[in-house]
Amino acid sequence: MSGREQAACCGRIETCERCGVRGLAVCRVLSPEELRELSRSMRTIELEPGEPLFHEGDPAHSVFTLTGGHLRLSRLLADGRRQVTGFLLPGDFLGLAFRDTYVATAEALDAAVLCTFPRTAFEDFLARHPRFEHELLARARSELAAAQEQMLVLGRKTARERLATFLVQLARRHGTGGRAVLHLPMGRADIADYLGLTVETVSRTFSAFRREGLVRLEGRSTVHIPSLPRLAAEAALE
Amino acid sequence: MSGREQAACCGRIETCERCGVRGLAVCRVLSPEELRELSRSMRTIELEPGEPLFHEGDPAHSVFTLTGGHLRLSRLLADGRRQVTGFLLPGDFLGLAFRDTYVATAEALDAAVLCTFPRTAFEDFLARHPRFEHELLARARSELAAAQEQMLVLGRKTARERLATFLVQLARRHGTGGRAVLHLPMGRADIADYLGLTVETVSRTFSAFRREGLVRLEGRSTVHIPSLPRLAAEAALE
DNA sequence: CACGCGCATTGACATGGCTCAAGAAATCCC
DNA sequence: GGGATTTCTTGAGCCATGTCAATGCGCGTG
Repeated sequence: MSGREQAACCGRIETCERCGVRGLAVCRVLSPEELRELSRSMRTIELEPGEPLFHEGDPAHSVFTLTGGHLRLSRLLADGRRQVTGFLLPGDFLGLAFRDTYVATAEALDAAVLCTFPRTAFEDFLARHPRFEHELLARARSELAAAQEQMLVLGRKTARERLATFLVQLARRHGTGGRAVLHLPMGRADIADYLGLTVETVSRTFSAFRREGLVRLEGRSTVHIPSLPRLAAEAALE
Repeated sequence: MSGREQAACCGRIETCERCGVRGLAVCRVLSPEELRELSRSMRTIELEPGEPLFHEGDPAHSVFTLTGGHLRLSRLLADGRRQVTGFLLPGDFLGLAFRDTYVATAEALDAAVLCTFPRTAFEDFLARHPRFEHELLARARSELAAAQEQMLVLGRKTARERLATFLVQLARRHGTGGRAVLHLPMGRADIADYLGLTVETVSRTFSAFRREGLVRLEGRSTVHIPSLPRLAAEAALE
């Protein structure tokens, strides 16, 4: 594991209580005392853009909560083909989908900040706080449902439908209304590897959406969606 | 919900204790007393081949353990495109990947037998038995890892690699050694919809494998695999 | 045991998305 | 702020897999 580690010395508890993702992250179900107990084993990590947090196959010694920035999860085949299995936003928990070793590689898309917990301490805490385990199970359920959704995207949707689905999902995750302005922290290659397409197809499809007025592109990574319903109609959302 | 329900009257507890999947299913972590408590709200259902257990979008009132036969989970797009998100074998638990409504349709592939629990009673039991919740979380983790694996298959593998991966996975799930004889409870269309292919491509790929001696087909649904490692080499398993 | 139906296989052709290649536009960095 | 670098876009041609259509075969049924 890499990244600039920081012992969360004196300011530890204040860090959690003032935490920007306090209402989003798994720890939202904890009381102040429980939070204090859990945070005793917590450290903070900062990653630079592109920096890996861990690699597929590494022994899974830690679990994480992303408090700032964005992460990319991916799996690699021997010949270099890559599948991005997910993007993490602030508040997301990282530590459900692995066994003894990490099953995917996690890398920072931009400057990212994480809380990290030794797995042993975390599981120990889990065993003593069933309500916390319940919260994790709820997240796992939600991720499973999302994973099935993604299977539908990858198995049965066209390139247009895949990109439209992706943009609509992102917009919804950001909690925006009928119109939306999205910032994409990931590049075209990441989107392609997430959607099972090539960079060229993603780019062409973006251009097609632009020509049709479904999106307006500003720079590389800002997407205006004038009508979310109209884009959703392209997404074949059942 | 359909299916022939049977109140598990007098023989209820013996049913669980003698259960063929006792060592496989989630209830393996329960003590005899806990088992008795849980089984109080249990009913048994039998399904005929092709019969649905529930449909995508139905309110999720129950959770299940499959004790005999096989199930297919699938999601449908408005125009009829279908993605099979999984096949269930005896011992599998059904009730992790949904929220208030079922996110997939579950149908019997052959004559299937299930234990069914009202969701409220089940969650109530869960709240009082953290060890049981822990077991469910472990299953959820495992399913999440499997779902990511399937994303890699659907997003990045060729038709040959997909079919080879599927057969190797099935063989491993059956716990067979270097050679294997598989019975496929699902048809070619189910396999196609699971792998994001068409029936024709699945059939052609089976035939190619047969010509190359990777498999021997006996009838429609029996597959001999003379060398699992050789088939695994075709599967691009990282 | 033969019939007929549904599922599987095979063939011929079409096409969506991939590959390879060039040029344009951001972004980085000094 | 300008040149280098990386990323993105666009174009042309191709190929793996899809589509459409015909035939074959296993299995349940009478």
